[in-house]
Amino acid sequence: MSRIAAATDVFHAVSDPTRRVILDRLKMGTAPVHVLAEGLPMSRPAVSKHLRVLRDAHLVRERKEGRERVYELNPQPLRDVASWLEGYRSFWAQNLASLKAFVEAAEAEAKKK
Amino acid sequence: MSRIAAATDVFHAVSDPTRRVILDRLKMGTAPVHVLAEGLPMSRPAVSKHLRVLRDAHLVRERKEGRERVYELNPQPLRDVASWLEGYRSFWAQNLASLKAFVEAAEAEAKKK
DNA sequence: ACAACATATAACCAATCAGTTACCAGTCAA
DNA sequence: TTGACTGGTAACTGATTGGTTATATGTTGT
Repeated sequence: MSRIAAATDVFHAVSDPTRRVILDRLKMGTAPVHVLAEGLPMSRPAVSKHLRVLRDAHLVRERKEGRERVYELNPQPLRDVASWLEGYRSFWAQNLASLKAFVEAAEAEAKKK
Repeated sequence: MSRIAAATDVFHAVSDPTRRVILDRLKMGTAPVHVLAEGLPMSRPAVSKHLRVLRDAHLVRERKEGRERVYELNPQPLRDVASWLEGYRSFWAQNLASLKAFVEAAEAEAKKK
């Protein structure tokens, strides 16, 4: 799997609200599937499929433990997202000024008409 | 639009590689649609549709300028993503230790068999 | 051995997505 | 005014998604 494909998978995995809830839950500690499914408004197989997406993106790890499968958070791939975001952080500060300039330009354009 | 829905839109908008390329390009400065489409392996209407998604997520602003529509980056909504990620930053450091523990537990489980 | 439990997967379905081409409206330049 | 340019949108299409129920496999407790 290429570096880019891997990053894409992480962005994709994280784009679903249900999957973010699952990740948030796993910050509290490991959990088996039926526990994760408890709080979610969908069937357990649906949760299983979300977990597969998260597993494919390496955002969770799975371990068989008796008849359960315990899932653990693996936040490492989120660093790809964070580092992409980093490229925008510097823009956040300057942005109010930018918005002002943008609005003024728009006004000038409107007036020209 | 609710706060949560807005955040969801941003995650969704950013999950597409093409849209990330567009945002990356806009860091260099504003650009009209045909310029943005130049470097992308798809038709101009396809780019227009991506821009609409980005606009709906308020990640870009659009201004009519003569016959062109100039797009400008608006990174503000990315802060929602950043703040969600922030909740995971503390896990990154501790994670190598966690991985070790996880592997050892898996080994113990295997041996028990 | 058997019943209940835990979970993944297959098969299916409706909705959404990302692309296409065709078309229309507005703007500019000759 | 006519023709070229810019770009949004509609209509369509095939692929993907996120859910479902049904089924199969392995585990535990009795």
